[in-house]
Amino acid sequence: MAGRLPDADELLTPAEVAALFRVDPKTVTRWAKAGKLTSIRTLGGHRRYRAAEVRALLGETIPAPRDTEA
Amino acid sequence: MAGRLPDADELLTPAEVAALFRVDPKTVTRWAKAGKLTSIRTLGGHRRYRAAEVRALLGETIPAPRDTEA
DNA sequence: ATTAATTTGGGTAATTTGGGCT
DNA sequence: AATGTCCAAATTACCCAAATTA
Repeated sequence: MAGRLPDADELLTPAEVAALFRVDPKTVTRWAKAGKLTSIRTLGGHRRYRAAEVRALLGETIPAPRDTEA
Repeated sequence: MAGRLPDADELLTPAEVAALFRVDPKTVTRWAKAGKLTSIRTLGGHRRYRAAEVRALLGETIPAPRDTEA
């Protein structure tokens, strides 16, 4: 069977978020520093991200205007 | 570490899509703007494309030899 | 072949991203 | 595996010319 679905408030590691966006983990860290992505800190100082937030952002596709209009 | 995430679907970079279609990355961007191709944005504004969609389009890309001229 | 419309690529500047190293 | 910093590559958006299509 396939992998489990992430629960609403499940946390994702930087590598997981990076894989979903197809970017480098380093880039995800930049987003967190820039305040574009909410990050929770582990006691060791590493970041974790909210699965729900990430999925919401990934869902933001640019809808396609399908028209041959002038 | 947490369980594996269900890889929603693989994403491709503009350069990768461009290489597959043998066009300039800029042209792929244009397709996205025109709504011909679904695009997902990184938080920095860069585009990512769904591999499945690209593959489907490439599969359809078998243009008939339109050689109606004498 | 000529025209007209659309698509694609070249060039630039500003931002984002990735690679190497710590 | 993740962080932080430096620097090169990629991507973005813009406008305009060349190529392609009808």
